[in-house]
Amino acid sequence: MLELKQIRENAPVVQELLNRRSADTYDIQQLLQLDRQQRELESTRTNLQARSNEIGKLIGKKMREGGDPKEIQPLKEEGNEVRARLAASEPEIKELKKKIEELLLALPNLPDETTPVGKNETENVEVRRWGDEYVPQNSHILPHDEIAKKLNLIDFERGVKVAQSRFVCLTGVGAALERALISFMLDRQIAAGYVEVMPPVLVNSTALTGTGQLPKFALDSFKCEKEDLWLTPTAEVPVTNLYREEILEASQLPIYHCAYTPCFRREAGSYGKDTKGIIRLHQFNKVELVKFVHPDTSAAEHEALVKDAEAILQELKLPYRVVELCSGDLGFSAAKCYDLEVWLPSAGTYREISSCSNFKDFQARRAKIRFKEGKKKGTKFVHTLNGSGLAIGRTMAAILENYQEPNGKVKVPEALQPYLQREVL
RNA sequence: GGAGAGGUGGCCGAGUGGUUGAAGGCGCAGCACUGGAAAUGCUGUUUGGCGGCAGUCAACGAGGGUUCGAAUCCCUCCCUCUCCGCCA
Repeated sequence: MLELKQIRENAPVVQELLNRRSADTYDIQQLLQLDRQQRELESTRTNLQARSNEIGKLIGKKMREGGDPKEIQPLKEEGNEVRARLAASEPEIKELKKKIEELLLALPNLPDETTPVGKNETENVEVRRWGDEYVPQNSHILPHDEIAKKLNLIDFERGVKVAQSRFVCLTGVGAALERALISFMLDRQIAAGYVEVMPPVLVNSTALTGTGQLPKFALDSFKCEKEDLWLTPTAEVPVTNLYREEILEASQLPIYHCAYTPCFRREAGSYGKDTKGIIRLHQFNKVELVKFVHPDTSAAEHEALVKDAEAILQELKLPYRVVELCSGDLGFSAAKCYDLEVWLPSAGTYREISSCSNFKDFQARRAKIRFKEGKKKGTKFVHTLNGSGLAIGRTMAAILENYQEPNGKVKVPEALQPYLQREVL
């Protein structure tokens, strides 16, 4: 959420930054108009309230002193009158506040000044590449889904049978590989200083609003019919919301968490895309990194977070590149974002395997995650960041292709061998 | 699912209509005392909106009602805890 004050005082700048997003158009004029109305009514209301309080105190005092009822009666009458005016103004103020809140929640974050300006993903900027030397020279690499079938790692048909399309069932070594990847990634990030958490994977709508999935993206998540609970689309939601409505002590920062969770997404609007394989499923596993940091350090923390995610790919010796998203491709809540894209030989392209975002105070403001600096009065919003470290299924896909031998076998990355207790799948 | 209890400041806990944003205690911070500390004493210690930074308004789970006035009375909802049942 953006700060209303900032919008009010820097309207042209805010509008210009919003325009850089280009996916949608956002007009802040209506918001500013409602804000003006609301503030005017509010100041009148405050004055009336003050008078009402005054009358109340006066009556109380007179009554305690055993005052004359005749003296009190006119005060009561004025009180009634003030009260009536107050009651009359309230619905409009409430309505305005509600509308303002709605508009505010629907506005995306402002792109960071350093985020490259661009219309869409074609204008994203490649920052660096790693691991060219690990790109397989084998020209007959089967797509990950085909090799997975051949090696009995994934049962696609039965996954669909028990759920629906875009669900799979991992089997045998396939399941073990998934589990090994989860453990490997968690262990690596725990060693780097992230504290593991295993949060609920059903989350309420307040939590989803806190991180920015609601209200705009309700159709992207699965919702329970009877409760106010949703299947979490990413561990970002439960983990970031762990500290919702809390005031932390500055000395507690930074807080680093890593979490393994299954993730559930409806993949609305992506019909026909990636229908084969395990690149785009309704349910997938992911290890997530989440940071809560002091605003002064968030840019540096962001770079460090990307490095932590990259380390997984490097240790697995998977070729990848780092892409900085341009303003037009930025997610709703992000101010700045790097995607890690892993090399998929069968497609001859890089595919997103991690997305590392700095949300600055956008989520913190929605979720009311604040901190206090010692004796200093007042609170500030923390900065939140997160990134996949990494998406497990896509990592498996990358391994199945990049580690494929001409004889059709798939080697196990060295870093994973201790976890899987084998060298070949 | 059945029965009961309860939601007040960082925590415990008082408060059942009138200077109560909230007693008291704990904790925490500052000062005093001390060679230093403990103990003790004093002072301070929620958050948000508006602001000419003097103030002022709001908030005692949430929403509504009664009243000149509600943490306190009434209604609705939510949540937590305990016991029983069921269950990984």
